[in-house]
Amino acid sequence: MIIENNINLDHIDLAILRLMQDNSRISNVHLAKELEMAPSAVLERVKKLEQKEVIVQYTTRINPAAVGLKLLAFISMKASHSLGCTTTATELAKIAEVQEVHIIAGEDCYLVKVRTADSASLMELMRTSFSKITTIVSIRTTIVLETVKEQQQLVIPENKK
Amino acid sequence: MIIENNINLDHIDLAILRLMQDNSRISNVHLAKELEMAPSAVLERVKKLEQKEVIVQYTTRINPAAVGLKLLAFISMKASHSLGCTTTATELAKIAEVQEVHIIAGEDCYLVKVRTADSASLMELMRTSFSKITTIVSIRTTIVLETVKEQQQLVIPENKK
DNA sequence: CATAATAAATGAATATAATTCGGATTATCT
DNA sequence: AGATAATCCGAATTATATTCATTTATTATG
Repeated sequence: MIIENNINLDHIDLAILRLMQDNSRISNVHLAKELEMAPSAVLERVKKLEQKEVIVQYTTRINPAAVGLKLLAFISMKASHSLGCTTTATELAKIAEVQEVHIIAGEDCYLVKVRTADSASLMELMRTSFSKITTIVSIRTTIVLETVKEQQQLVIPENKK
Repeated sequence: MIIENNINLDHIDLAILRLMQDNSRISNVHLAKELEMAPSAVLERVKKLEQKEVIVQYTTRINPAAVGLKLLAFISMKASHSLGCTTTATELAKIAEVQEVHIIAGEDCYLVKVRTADSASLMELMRTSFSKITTIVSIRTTIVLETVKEQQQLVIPENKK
């Protein structure tokens, strides 16, 4: 079951999410101090947020250049039987170098974010992986020259209640 | 100093990064078991990866819908004095709802990823924030209808050595 | 090639933190 | 109001992080 809104999340849950979004390795006792609560109570809330899949993953952001990933590209694609059939998107999603696959409004069908070592490896990826997806009709590749900002931090709103 | 490549990272560092990328809350002892090393040695390596800024951040991925963020958009922008002056990008980067700002090759200048509650709040953001950036000449907004995949997991390569 | 210098790993001791759970408290529903 | 469920607390236990002196391995250099 997918959570559709923040109706179940009170201001304490949102505070936990804000703190953990900024630092997922924050200790439970530190969390508890920030929230002025007992560690056990905070832990229980965190577990519930995990169960409810409000928390999707604890992850480490790594400097891509540090592991040799110097190329970032956005690829717009058109696919045959574009709507209704989600197989194209599903196939794209299977590719590890593909970080994002979005179905978009407008003339193109998909917007895909890809990260590789360099342009040669992007070409390689296109030859080996994209070309196998036969429903792809056309693609337009946009190379990123420089990334000024890149983060997934959500602006977590205050709860009404 | 910015790390440019993985020349300093051996296969153990890369293994640490792979494990921590998948789960940043993995315990140090568990890491050590996986790597068949002493916890103290692993800890030292992790601290170094942090110092070297190979590890940028430990973060929690949150289901955006769970906190009421139901709209994702990509905005292509043209700016005056496009190259050379980075102020437009810097101003865009300051906006919390802006998750990504990329300088791209091609006719447009910037590609911006924005996440808001809904289309009304995107409009609001445009009126209040984007409109203040006077160097923006034109924008083209692409609304995401559905996100099939969204993750920043890097494909961490093997080291040559 | 030897050896000094540097870096990394180990293991044990200590300090912190996570986790559990019975009982108290608070919120919710009718 | 009274019952039910949810949340919270605090102490005990278990597990983990952290430190550091020593050993081992790697690297640089005469």
